[in-house]
Amino acid sequence: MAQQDPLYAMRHSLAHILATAVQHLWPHAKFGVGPVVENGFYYDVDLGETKLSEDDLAKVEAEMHKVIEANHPFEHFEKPVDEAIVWAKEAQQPYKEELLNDLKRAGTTVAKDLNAAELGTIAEGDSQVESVSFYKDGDFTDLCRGPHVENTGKVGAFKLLRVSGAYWRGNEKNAQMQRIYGVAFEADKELRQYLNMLEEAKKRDHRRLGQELDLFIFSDLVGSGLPLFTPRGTVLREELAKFSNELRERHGFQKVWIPHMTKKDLYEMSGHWAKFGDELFLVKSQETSDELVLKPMNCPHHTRIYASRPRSYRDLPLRYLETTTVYRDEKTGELGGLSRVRAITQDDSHAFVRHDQIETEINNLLTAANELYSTVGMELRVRLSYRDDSDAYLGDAGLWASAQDQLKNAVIANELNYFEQEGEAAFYGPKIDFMATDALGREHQVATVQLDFVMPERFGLEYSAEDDSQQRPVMIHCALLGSIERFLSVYIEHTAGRFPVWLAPEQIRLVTVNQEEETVSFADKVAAQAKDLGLRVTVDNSNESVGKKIRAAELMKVPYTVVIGEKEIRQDRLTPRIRKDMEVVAAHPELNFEEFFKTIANEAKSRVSKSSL
RNA sequence: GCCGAAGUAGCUCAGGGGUAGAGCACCUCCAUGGUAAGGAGGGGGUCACGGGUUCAAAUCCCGUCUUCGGCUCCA
Repeated sequence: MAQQDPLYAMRHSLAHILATAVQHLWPHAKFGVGPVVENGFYYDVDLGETKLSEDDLAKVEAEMHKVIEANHPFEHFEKPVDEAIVWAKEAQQPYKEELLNDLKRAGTTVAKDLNAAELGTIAEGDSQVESVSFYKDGDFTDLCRGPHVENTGKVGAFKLLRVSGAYWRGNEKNAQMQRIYGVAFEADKELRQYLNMLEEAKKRDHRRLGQELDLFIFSDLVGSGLPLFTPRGTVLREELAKFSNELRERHGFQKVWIPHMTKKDLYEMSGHWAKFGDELFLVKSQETSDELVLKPMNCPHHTRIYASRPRSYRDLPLRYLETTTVYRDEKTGELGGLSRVRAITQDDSHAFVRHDQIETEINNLLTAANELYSTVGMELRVRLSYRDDSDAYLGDAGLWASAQDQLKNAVIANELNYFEQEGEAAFYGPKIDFMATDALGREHQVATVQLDFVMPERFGLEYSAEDDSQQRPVMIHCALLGSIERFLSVYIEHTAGRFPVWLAPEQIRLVTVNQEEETVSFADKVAAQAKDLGLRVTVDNSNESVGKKIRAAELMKVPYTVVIGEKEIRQDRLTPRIRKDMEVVAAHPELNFEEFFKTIANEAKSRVSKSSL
């Protein structure tokens, strides 16, 4: 949000008022930073032994309201940096003192390297920082860039939402402070709308829908971050993977298969061991002295298939495709639902290409990604993820620059909406990362295309060129869904579990009006017809009222429900009940079962999201 | 891994030092039904796990596991 925005000043002022309230309640509080964030603000505080819980938020809010009612003016003034340091010492604010000292030492060059949170206290300017900015409301003075509103009464509607831990300056080696989060809007109405939106988001939470729609489970006995997929959830996984594969098979990708464990030597050679060694699962043989690891990625295995025989320039591109699970020992606190798991299924592919083939190959993959995301109805934009000048990257700097250029050219040629970011590359090469926007406007990282000159080098991959010289291929890594688990977490929330026909675990439910033999056998007979067309159909002939069975189908978000009773049996005519969210493009007044099933089968085959009934 | 919160029936949750509750789901029976809940009855829980305090622990304390909100990290 721009600093000129009136909401910005308001939220910034609220952060200040929050600090004021904390100071009133805990006079020895030490303050970190208190920036404006999306929809609100937070302040990091160090209260020594005192640990805040969510119950304390009401108390803090009440104190904030006192400050607001007092309607103090915000007095703005500046001090030279040295004087500000003296102020921080006297006020016993060590965190502010540290920031000021850093600022004095290196000016804004360093200030810009600090994350956005720190910038909240620093005046923008040229490299020489002369003075810093302060605001005072009544009895509390804070180092702060501002801007603020005129007085504490003019801050609109806010609510403190949560309190959590946060490391000082985002570094886990530093002290952990307590972060108090609030949201703020100009008026009550907007605040209420926002809180309602949060409620909506909660209803769409993929963990909740995963339970309600019977898609996946976790078991304490299996372990954290290790989801188990039910029959319904497995349909989703397989249909998605099938689509992702088809999109690449049409560009010459071939499926391969690799085992899920390997000697660690493979990763010592690839460089992954040095970088991610402590996140690998170790597997010890009880028969031999073998010490294996579960694969955390697939590229090194795939290079072994490439290297298994001499390759000619005529063989390239060589394209391997595999939807397979990798295992990463994520820190426990980072796991959550399907968004972050320890068994991660990637729709992974690796193309081994000559330099002159890079552009075409990347174009094909960008086309595939576009088709996939337009089919699932999500807006895409891409991030060009470049290296920065840290030593976290392998390989020749010249190769990096050329790779980064080629990615950018391909993205521009495909007219993709893009932005560039340094420091987001993989250690072996730059990436095109796809960000998809979901129905609630949230952006998620999904697909990725990565150019890699390093892995072929490390594994000594070669091919014989026309002039019989040995040349090095380039590897292009690609995952269109990213990880199936992560994609599902995003997609379930995007659709609120209302899957299009091609993905719906249960496409048609036949509900019998009664349990008479004639009704049930008719339902079974037409269900068999539907199954012959490859449709996923179930029959609900349970001993319940029709209303109740309709309700059950509705709750499971089944796209088509058909009630079967005397009318249907006698006339071979039906009136399907179409899930409410589905847009109907053609009205069929009278349908028989065969027409109905064929229409649905076509819908599924063409992966359309509308109902063609 | 760190800070904070939590774990009671398949699910959603109430209770809380003195032998465990509701709704839904499940099972049985009655009702044979027409597009979002028909009726009656019944089964089901070592109150996450382990240890401690106590005459007595689901309840209090400690540890472990798991989950949630964040931080950090993300090939």
